[in-house]
Amino acid sequence: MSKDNKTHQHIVEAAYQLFAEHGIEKTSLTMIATEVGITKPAIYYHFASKDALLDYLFDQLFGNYTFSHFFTVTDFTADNFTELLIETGLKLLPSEEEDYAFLRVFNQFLLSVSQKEKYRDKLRMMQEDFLQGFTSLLERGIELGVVTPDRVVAKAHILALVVDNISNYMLMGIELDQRDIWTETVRSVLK
Amino acid sequence: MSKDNKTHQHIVEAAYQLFAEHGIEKTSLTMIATEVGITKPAIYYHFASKDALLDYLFDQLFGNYTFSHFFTVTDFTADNFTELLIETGLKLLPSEEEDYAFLRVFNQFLLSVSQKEKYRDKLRMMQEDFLQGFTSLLERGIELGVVTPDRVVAKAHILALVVDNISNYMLMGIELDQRDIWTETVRSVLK
Amino acid sequence: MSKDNKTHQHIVEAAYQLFAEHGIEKTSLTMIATEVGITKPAIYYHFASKDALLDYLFDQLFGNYTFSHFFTVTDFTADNFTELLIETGLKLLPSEEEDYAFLRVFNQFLLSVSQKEKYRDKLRMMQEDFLQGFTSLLERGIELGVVTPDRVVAKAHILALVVDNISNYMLMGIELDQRDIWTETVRSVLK
Amino acid sequence: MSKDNKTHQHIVEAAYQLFAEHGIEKTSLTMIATEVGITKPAIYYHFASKDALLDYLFDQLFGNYTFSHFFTVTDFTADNFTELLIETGLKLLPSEEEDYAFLRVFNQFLLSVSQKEKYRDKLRMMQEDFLQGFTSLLERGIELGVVTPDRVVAKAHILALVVDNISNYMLMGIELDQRDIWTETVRSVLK
DNA sequence: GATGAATGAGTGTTCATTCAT
DNA sequence: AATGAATGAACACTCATTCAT
Repeated sequence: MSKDNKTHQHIVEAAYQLFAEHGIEKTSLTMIATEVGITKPAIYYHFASKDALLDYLFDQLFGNYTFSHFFTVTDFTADNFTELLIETGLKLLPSEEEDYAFLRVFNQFLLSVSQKEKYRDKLRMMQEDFLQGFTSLLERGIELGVVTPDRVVAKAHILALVVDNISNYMLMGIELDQRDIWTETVRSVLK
Repeated sequence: MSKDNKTHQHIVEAAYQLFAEHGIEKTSLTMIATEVGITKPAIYYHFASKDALLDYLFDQLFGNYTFSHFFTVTDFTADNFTELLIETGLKLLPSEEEDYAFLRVFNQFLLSVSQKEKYRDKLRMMQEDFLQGFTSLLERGIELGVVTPDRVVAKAHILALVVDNISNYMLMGIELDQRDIWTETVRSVLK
Repeated sequence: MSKDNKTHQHIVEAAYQLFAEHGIEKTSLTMIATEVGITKPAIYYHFASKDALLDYLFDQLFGNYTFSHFFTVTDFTADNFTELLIETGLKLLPSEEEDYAFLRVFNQFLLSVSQKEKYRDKLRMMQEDFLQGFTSLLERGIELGVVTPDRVVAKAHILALVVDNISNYMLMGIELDQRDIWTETVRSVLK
Repeated sequence: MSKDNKTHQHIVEAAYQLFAEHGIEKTSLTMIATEVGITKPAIYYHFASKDALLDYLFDQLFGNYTFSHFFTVTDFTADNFTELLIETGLKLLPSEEEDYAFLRVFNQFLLSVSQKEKYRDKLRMMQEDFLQGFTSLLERGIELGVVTPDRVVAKAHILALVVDNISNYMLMGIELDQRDIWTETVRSVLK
């Protein structure tokens, strides 16, 4: 298949790395081509335009960045609810350099490109998916009797906002004790 | 003083509005000059470079965006602690179009420009100021006997992360019940 | 024979249609290849270059666009001279969409490509062939006694210039009563 | 005035010459800039785009290329009608190298650019102006009693088509006795 | 204080062409 | 007989910046 193509994937990876390092706007096709070791027009053989490359990268990166990709609601029981919530949440947080690159590009899309409605909409849907996911999870907690049945939405949103923003702060180079904060957030919210 | 100069301030304001609308990278000096009603080189009379204009705008915008500008720790008493924390926190959140412009530019700096160490450092210091501010405030709460004296730092960080991220989400066009979420955050954290 | 080849002819026809529609300069090999349903390099199997394709198309199109292809001088008699001249001349004028495509490409060659001496020469020879053809025809008219034997060349050239330019005007979308004009031209010239 | 500007006019003239020599499509801004002795972006100081330059040149060139610019109908009398028609018509024909450049650019617009509706429409109107102009002139001839009052439109069109096409043929390098042809056309048509 | 004129470096994009397979 | 992959050269256009006036 053409998508298995070496150069094709090479371009995507180079773009990804350069976007993380210099930002999307400041990464030119020349830079990408140089990084891959080809000439600029060669990129056009694989992608119709810079925008098409962006689209492809966006989908490949965030295609399965969904709440349900991390949280399997049915795994949660009365016994493991708090613990599992803490542990799974931590997986959303960056720990290795690789994660930071991902977050950097994510944030690049969030801002540099969010002027474009197309991405803006997709990104908003991703964030709303997490807001809704945490709400569903807490509702399950209520069924299981481990979450008090009041202010569910506000609680869910707190969880989503905290886990998301820890990443942003760490991205800025601010050292947070992410495990501590997340654990305390879960405990506070679940009472 | 030359800084009182009308055109000088005119340029800064036009830049601010255009940055909010189109992003920093996509706002050219031509656009700014046109908006102000002068020619491009005239900007160079007032600012040595586009970067210098950025610097000036940054300082003017965020110069007093500090924790202590919003929160006067000595105003907090045992009686008003929770209420005052809630009400003051809400002032940090966007309610009018004016606030959104501010946030948009703030975020533009946060990402489009945070590749430059200079801004990155300043922005990190601002965020750390709020993290530290909330910590000090909670410590005052402990003194006042209205906050339990454990996990203070984690609690403070939750407050900072939530209030900050509500803005981000609203900026993306996600409708959150900001009062509800912030109230619940304060209540959960203060027990 | 390789020239009977289906794809070969397919390419020529696609080129012809696209030249008529978009002009020669603005028709790329990619467009032609797409239209034919092959890939760009495949064209190079059939033609050494875009220029070679142009050459081939030129010859195929205009190979028998000669005066004698339309006018058989020996068919003209004293009795039918005027009528036959009128009727045959009308066949040179565009009446169907098909004719317009031909004229459009002809004109494309006439200008877009006439910077190249090769085509310029061939096109000039075609036009001179018609000038000469009409002259011969009028000379036959003199022999037959239906044309007055003075200013033959000028008269012949008037015929050639009018019949040729009616096409150009119609190509521009100017509606002319071609039959009327041509009939009047023939009558005026033959006295 | 800024339009008196040396460079501005320099650019227009260089463009004009290069369009005549190489065609509009094949003349790049780089070529024009080189010819003028400036850099490419300098052109953008004077013209918003290549299209804007084309527009300007078009208007400057053909702005007063109208029938009434050459023919003053009221000058025509019964005594001078034929002679004046012949002499004025000859002024429409190219005699010096300068005229050829004009015609070459005219034809470039006629074809290379007539894909663009804007120019197509203007050019058509110019041609229709001449068709109508000759018709008005012949009607005056009828009033004066020097033109027979039948088939006026066809006669007028013959005049327009011939005078126009003589130019085209000479442009192709075909040597025509333009005075002879035009004289004979006028005589034939006026009977 | 500000302008007209210009520049060097760069952008994304297109094109005819090549060549190994 | 045709393709996938790539290239060099070009193109229109934009930008921050400079400088004489």
